[in-house]
Amino acid sequence: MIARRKLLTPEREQLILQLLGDKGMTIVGLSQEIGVSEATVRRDLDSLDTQGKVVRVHGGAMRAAFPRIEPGFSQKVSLHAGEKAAIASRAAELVSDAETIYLDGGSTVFGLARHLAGRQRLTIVTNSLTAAFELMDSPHRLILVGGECRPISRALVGPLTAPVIEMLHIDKAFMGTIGLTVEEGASTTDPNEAFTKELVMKRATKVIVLADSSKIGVPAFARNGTIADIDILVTDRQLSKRHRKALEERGIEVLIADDTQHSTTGKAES
Amino acid sequence: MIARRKLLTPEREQLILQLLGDKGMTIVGLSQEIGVSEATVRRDLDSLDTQGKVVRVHGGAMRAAFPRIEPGFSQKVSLHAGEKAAIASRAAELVSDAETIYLDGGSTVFGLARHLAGRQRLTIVTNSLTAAFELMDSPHRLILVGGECRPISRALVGPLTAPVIEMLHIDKAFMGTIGLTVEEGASTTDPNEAFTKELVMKRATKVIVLADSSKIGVPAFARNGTIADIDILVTDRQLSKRHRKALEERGIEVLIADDTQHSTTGKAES
DNA sequence: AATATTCTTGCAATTTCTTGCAAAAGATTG
DNA sequence: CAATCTTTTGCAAGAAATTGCAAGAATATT
Repeated sequence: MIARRKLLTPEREQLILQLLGDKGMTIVGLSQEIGVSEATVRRDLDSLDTQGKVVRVHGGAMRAAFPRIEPGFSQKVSLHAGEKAAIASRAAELVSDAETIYLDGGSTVFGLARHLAGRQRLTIVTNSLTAAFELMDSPHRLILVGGECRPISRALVGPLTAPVIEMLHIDKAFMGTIGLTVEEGASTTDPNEAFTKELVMKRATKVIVLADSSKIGVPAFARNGTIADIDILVTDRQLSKRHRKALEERGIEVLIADDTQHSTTGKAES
Repeated sequence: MIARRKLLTPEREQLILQLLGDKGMTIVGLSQEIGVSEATVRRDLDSLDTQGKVVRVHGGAMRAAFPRIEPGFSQKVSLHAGEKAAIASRAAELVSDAETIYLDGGSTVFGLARHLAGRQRLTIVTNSLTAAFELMDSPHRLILVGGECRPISRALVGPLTAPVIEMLHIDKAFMGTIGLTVEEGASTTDPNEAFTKELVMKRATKVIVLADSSKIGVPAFARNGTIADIDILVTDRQLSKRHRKALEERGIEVLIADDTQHSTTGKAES
């Protein structure tokens, strides 16, 4: 048994999440660890299940699927900090004054927001809450697409994003991705997120995908658009020649970010 | 027991905050530590809850359920802790489980976000980036209206907000305002902001306006809706009888927030 | 198909909450 | 200084919520 003092209901639920970690546990196990009856554990798990924080299975529970597959936002920022900063910096060079650009959710694209201070009179459309907070006090015009907030990526996704996106003209869309293959195009973990991504990619004049080389050749669960929707890929120098050749044969312009000047730059924070 | 001499109410509340730390404690535990009856601890916790400093749960209390990431916002809010917190707290009582509510921009309404921890399965629609930031990691379903960000209020306003709002059904809309008169209804400074406010007020089943008494009787530049659009007004006890009577004659239910904890303190913070 | 878990449901025991009230402490007034 | 009023605190009874238990139903395992 772990807890010595009596726990309040929210504390117990928090403890359950900690005990679960990224694996699963049985009702009996949780009951013994926490020191309450199995009935109470069941009630707590049901509550956590309706909150979407765990998945209830016969005999126990496990952490919800998405958080496992997709690392949390703050983790992701620091994962390949060097490459990402370099990619964001290189992508920023593609932005001209007075353009309308779209910033997708995702940590790589987020880095781009930091590099827009030098530009003027931009109209920035985004579905990323994190980017919105960064740009909130900038001199640029900031427009958010509406929609449901997906907590893990802190992005607005789903059908509700459609009306705003369809009402706007976007010059350049900067997209993040979980996976990118020549056969399937870009893909991500969440279907709702894929829906919004695809919508933007269909409507933007130029689609620019930002992805470090670890994403290339790896498919994820939900496809968004096809490889033909992508105009430019900005990635790092680790990209294999084979992948580069295949992408360029499909008409994609591949830009390699030079990370030498960014490799030791201060760590990124959310 | 910690305290040897008798403590004044504010001292006791301070001690409770110290004892809580970042964990939770039971009423019984606090009662024994401080050396006062459980009834007194309950009263103190209720007071701290309306101030937004702790979250009350069955059996005890714990520090704010939603992890506050940036101290900047919360400080700004706690600056106006007096009437606004009491109004927000009173308004929170109007929210039931599983409802769809709308949170307008503005600091008074923002305080409401803090008090939604006890509710379950809410769908929260908002145009406030600040509120979105606060609610991002909450268990509730969060939906943002799209649109252009108005930097001063950090709210999404203008015509682009229309499609999302028109697509949703809202049970209760909690609106802030700059001015409110019986003749002109609610009004604000920015026409774009007024546009979005009016849209929400026309569509919500119940419109609840949160405004401290200094706003009542004062008109602002841009009207949004009429007095007939408002169902409930939540304000503080400073509201003059004359205004109250006039409002109630128009069919508005007037709720007075009870901010008892400020009656003894000499200086009032704005 | 038989057996063993686990789940659901209803209920009882316990704890906690609310409310009203009275005593104690503090402030105010004549 | 005494008398009165206000505020705070503690107590208690009924209401409400939480927790644990147990029996029958549902599901998994052998």
